[in-house]
Amino acid sequence: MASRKGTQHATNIMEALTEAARPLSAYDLLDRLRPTGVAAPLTVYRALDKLMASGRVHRIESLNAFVACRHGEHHHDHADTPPPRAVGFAICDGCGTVEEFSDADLFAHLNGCLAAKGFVPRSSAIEVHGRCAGCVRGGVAETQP
Amino acid sequence: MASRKGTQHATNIMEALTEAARPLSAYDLLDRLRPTGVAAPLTVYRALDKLMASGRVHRIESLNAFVACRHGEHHHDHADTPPPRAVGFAICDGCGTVEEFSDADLFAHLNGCLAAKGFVPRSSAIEVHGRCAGCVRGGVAETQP
DNA sequence: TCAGCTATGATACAATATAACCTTCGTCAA
DNA sequence: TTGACGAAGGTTATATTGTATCATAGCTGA
Ligand SMILES: [Zn+2]
Ligand SMILES: [Zn+2]
Ligand SMILES: [Zn+2]
Ligand SMILES: [Zn+2]
Repeated sequence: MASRKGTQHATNIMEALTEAARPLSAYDLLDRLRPTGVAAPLTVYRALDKLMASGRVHRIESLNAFVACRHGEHHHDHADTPPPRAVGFAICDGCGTVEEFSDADLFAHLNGCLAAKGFVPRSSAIEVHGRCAGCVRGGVAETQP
Repeated sequence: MASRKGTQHATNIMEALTEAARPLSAYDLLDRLRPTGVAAPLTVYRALDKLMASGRVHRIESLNAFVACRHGEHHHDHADTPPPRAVGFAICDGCGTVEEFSDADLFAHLNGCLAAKGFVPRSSAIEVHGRCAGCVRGGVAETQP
């Protein structure tokens, strides 16, 4: 069956991302999916596109990498109603972990700033690099970009 | 003098970015600097690194491209005091223009969200894609990624 | 059945970014 | 003066990330 493979790829990608618990690049994912028969980058990118459209995966622009959504609130099973992605990421440059957060006030404020210019937002990326609480306490130096 | 070339490259890059009035990729810049003798990507990236360190250029992560700062407030001539880069970008997917904005309340709020987790921020990227006022009025379709 | 549509796969390629190495030039002390 | 030293810049090659293109397979509806 044609569409069965696609959903299987998506499932495998979700598993890899969830297990990694940190951002993985498309090529990291390709390497992990190779044993399941995936050979081409495009296969990974196509599956990621669908997962992002349904809100189960987020792209971290500043890392060119992808994380599984930890949130669950903005998931949609119907692809015709894309999620707003009103969400931000705190990226630790010490240990590489990414924490997803969502703050209604923050996004209301952001939308206010944009509305004042007449700008109509469609998707936003809020990515803060720094050090997580654990790395600050432990004095871990920056090992990630 | 050794450093004269470097500053000349930086000056040329600033001119190209300012004139373009929209984001340019490193390779766009390389093409424009070729007549001045620049032949390698690394030259462009090194000059961009310095310009970003002094706050005169910002990188748009979601486009892998660079814009001249339109702001001026966070410039530093002394490279030992890097700017905070508390700044966001409204990126029009219709006409490709990027508008830089900075809102103290917004960043205070963001810092509050992060402080609640014990996260210590270092640099932030706020990039909103959508349509600028002009494109909304004109009904311009999305031609940019 | 059969033309049209979509999903997938395979190959090649484009675009973005960095590594490794070397030359040059300024600096400064012997 | 001069030679060691280090920072800056150039050259080449390569790594990483992302697409274009075309062929095929399988569904769908007339
Ligand atoms: Zn999420
Ligand atoms: Zn950490
Ligand atoms: Zn600026
Ligand atoms: Zn516009």
